[in-house]
Amino acid sequence: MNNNQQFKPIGLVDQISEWLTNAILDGTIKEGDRLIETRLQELFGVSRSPIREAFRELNKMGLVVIKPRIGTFVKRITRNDIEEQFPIRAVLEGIAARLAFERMKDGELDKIEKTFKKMKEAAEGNDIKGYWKYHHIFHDQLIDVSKNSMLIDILQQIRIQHLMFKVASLYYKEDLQGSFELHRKMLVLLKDRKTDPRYVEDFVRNHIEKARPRFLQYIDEDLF
Amino acid sequence: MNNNQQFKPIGLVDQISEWLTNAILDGTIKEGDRLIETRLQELFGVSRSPIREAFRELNKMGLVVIKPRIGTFVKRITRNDIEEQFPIRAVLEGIAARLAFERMKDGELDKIEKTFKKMKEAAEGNDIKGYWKYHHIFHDQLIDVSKNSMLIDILQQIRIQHLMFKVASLYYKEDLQGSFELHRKMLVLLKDRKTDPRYVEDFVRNHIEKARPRFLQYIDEDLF
DNA sequence: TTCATGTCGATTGTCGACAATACACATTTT
DNA sequence: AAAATGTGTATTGTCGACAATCGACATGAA
Repeated sequence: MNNNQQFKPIGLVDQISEWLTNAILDGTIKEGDRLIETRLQELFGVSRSPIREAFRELNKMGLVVIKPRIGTFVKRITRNDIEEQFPIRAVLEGIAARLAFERMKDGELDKIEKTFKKMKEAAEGNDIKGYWKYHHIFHDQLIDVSKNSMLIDILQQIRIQHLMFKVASLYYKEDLQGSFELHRKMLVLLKDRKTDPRYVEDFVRNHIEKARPRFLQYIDEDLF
Repeated sequence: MNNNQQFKPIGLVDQISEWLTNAILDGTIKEGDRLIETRLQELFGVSRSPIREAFRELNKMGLVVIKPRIGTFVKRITRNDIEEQFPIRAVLEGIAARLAFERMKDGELDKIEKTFKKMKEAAEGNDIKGYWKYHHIFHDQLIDVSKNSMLIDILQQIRIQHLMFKVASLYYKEDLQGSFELHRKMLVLLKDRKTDPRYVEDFVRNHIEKARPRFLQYIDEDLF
C-alpha cells in the first residue's frame, strides 16, 4: 500500500476552515472583511452548510466574529487585544515551559534543537521571515511537550491571533539578534537537567513580558 | 410598550445550546452520552442545521466532543482534565482578581458584596447548593470586573467544565465554613484601597491551588 | 473458536430551496 | 433640511431530502 501520499478525504468543513485560515493569515482576506456565505459558496462550489460550520470553527479560533443575523467578519486585532493577551500568554507559556522541561523526553528535545538550528540559519542569513516561522514552531513544539491539552488549546488560540498581527515581524526585524540569543539561552536551560523548573517558568514568562512595551510601541508608530 | 417581558426571539442555535447546556449541567444528559441529531430534531421540532451548529457551540465551551463522521458526545471530565485545569485556573483567576481590584468601581464592588451576603445566608443555613451557586456567581462577577475579555472567555470555558464535575459540591460539604471564611477575607482585601494588588493576585491563586489536593482526593474516594 | 468479509439500518455530511431579516436608498412628513 | 416611513434587494436562518459512512450483526473461512 502506498503510504507516503497522506490520505486527505477530510470533511469539507475542515478543508474550508483551513483555506480561510491561511487566507486570513497571509493577508488575502483582510481584517474587518465580511465573509459572505453565498460568495464562498460559488468560490468553493459547495453548499452553505459546511461553510457556516467552518465559520463556527474559525470563531472558536478567534479569527472571525459572528454577528447573528448580520454576518461573519474577520476579527480586527486591536491594541487592546494585544494588551489583554500579553499577561495571559506570558504566564501560560511560562507554565507550559516548566511542564515541558519536567516531562521532556530526549527525542522531544532533539526535535526542538533541530528547530533551533533552523532559527540559527535564518538568523545568520538575516532571513526575517524564516526566523519568524521557525521561532513560532519552536514555541509550538515546546508547548506540545507540556502535554497539558488544555494549555495547548488555549495557547493555540492566543498565538494564532498573534500571527494575524503583521507588526509582529517588525519586532524581529529590529532585534533579531537579541531574540536569537534569548532562545539560545532558553535551550541551554532546557538541556541542563539541573536547572530549576521554576526558573524555566520565570525565564519564559519574563521573556514574553519584556517584549510587550516594544511591541506596543511598534503598533503606535508603524500601523495606520 | 411592555418591557418587563424580556425579548427572546434569539436564534434557534442559542436556544438549543442553552437547553443542552442546562441539561448537561443538571445531569439530565450524562457524560459520555451521545447526542443524536435526529433525536433532538424530533424533541425540539426543528431541522438538523441549528442543532449541528449548537453542537459546535457546545464544543467551543468544552461541553461536548465532536468525532467527525461518528457523532457528538458529552465530554467525559477525567481526573486528568481537572489536574490540567487547576494550575491554569489558579493563575488566570489570580490575574483576573488583581485586574478587577485595580479597575473596580464602587458600584461593582457593591454588587459583589451583595452576592457575598447571599453566600453568607446560605452558609448560615447550611444550604450547600445555594452556597455553591452564589460562590460561583461571586467569582464570575469578580472576573467580569477585570474587563479583560480574553480572560473572561477562557475562564468561562474552564469554569463550566468544572461545573460538570459533580464532586465539586462535596468539597463545600465538608469545608463550607472554611470556604466562606476565605471569601470573607477576600472581600476585606478587595474593599481596602491600600491592599497591594499583587497580594490580591497571590491570595486568589493560592486559594485555588490549596483546594486542589482535597479536590482530587474526593475524586478518588467518592466517584464510581 | 477466531478472524475476515458482506449486508443492513441508523446516523452524519451535504445539498438546494424557501422564509425571515437587515441595510441602503427612495419617499414622505414635520 | 431633518426625521420618519416605505420599498427592494442581498444575505442569513431554517428546512426537508438525498448521499455517504459507520457499526452491529450475520455469514463463512481458517
